Amino acid sequence: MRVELTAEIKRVAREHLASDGAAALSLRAVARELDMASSAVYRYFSSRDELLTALIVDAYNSLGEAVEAAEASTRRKDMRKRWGSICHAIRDWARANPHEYALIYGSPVPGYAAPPDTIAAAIRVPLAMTTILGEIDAAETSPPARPVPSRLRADLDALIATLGSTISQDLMIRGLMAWTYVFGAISFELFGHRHNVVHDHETFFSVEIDRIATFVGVQ
Amino acid sequence: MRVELTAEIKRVAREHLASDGAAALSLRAVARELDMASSAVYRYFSSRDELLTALIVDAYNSLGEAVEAAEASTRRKDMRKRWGSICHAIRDWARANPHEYALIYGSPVPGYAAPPDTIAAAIRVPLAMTTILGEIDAAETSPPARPVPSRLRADLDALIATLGSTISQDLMIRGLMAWTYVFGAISFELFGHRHNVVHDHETFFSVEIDRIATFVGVQ
DNA sequence: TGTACATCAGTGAACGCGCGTTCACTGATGTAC
DNA sequence: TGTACATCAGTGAACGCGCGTTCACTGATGTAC
Repeated sequence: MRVELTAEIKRVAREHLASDGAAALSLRAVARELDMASSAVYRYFSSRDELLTALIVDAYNSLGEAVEAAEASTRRKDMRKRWGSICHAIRDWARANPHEYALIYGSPVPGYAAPPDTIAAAIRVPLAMTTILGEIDAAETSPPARPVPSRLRADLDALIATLGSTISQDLMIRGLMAWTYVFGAISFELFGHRHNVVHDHETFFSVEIDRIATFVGVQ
Repeated sequence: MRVELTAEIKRVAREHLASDGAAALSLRAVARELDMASSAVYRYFSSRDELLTALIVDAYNSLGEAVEAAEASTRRKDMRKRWGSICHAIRDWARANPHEYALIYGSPVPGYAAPPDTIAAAIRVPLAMTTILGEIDAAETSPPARPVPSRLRADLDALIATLGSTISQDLMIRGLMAWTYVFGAISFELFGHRHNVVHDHETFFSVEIDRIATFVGVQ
């Protein structure tokens, strides 16, 4: 029942997140909604930051699961479809959970520092993307590599190793850029920078990720 | 002196923004620092939101000025340099004013809705970028156009008109994507998503915008 | 089967804090005659 | 030149609110003998 109430607290906290944003998330409000004393919450989370961290880890995992599920249910051979399914899964999740998206990809919550526990959860999307890059690299369908500054080589090698991949440094750069692009586009849409500029966000997103797929070298 | 004190309030508010973030910006704290009663601030801004709006407009204008100045002092004929100067100016400004950047390009402040006054200021960076696109389009150095879904055509035409340009719809898409990319990359850097992934952010950014320049068709 | 005890989830009051906004006011300055 | 008045920037107290966290406590439950 301890597990159950912990989940219940997180559920209500997520609701508050969704209506007021992370900065306004308050232990007292959550406790009030659960009809318990605010002090009782401290039996489950020793501080507001600990609750916030739990929500962040949950958000990364929820996004990661959505992406992995979408990618897994797409035909293996169709690289472009697999790439698209990942990108659309990210966007769909973000639109369904805008405040959780803002929590992990928006401006950092002031005074809050994410502990390293979040890394394993945060890496799931990049991992899914890298898997596809590995396959296109093996198929040697990539566009010609462009020079990589020597000052970046060590970081790129470390990153490739962390992701358990064997892709080239050049492709790793393109992968990082694709990752950057997808979240940049979703942030622009969700944070209002395309308001009154683009109306059919769905179609525009499809065009974007299609062009980025070509840019990366996904056939 | 009214103008002076208004500027003084904004200056102190900006400092508070820089240390605590937008959500924590408080009229009382600003008044305290200026050694005046909190109620006195209401002679200058009729609410906290009005102060926030002033800061947002100032931030957009400050960024816009920085970008325009950088672009203007680059050799006219060197398109790639001009493109680079715009992108680097954005990043330099963002790194120098991280909380102002987060204010305008981070997650929206909960409960705050930006009034339309901000549009003229917000459009300065896109305008600078579009000018360059117009010149490469006129020079016909663009890569071959790719099909544009008909559902996007009206929006693209409206946008091209708003920006006072005559570029093709295809190039407008690439321009929107470049704009998206640059802010996506800077947000990732500033919001910590490249922490421990890339260390030499400057070099990585140069590589990114160089590849995006090619993607857009800047020679 | 019955008693003594330990555990621990949850309580409720309190501490000390900060916030946005309102309102009747003071008192210096400038203006009109 | 001097008086009466209007203006209005700034005051300070108050309202009503919410917050995170602590702490001594209650009282139900489960366990050991």
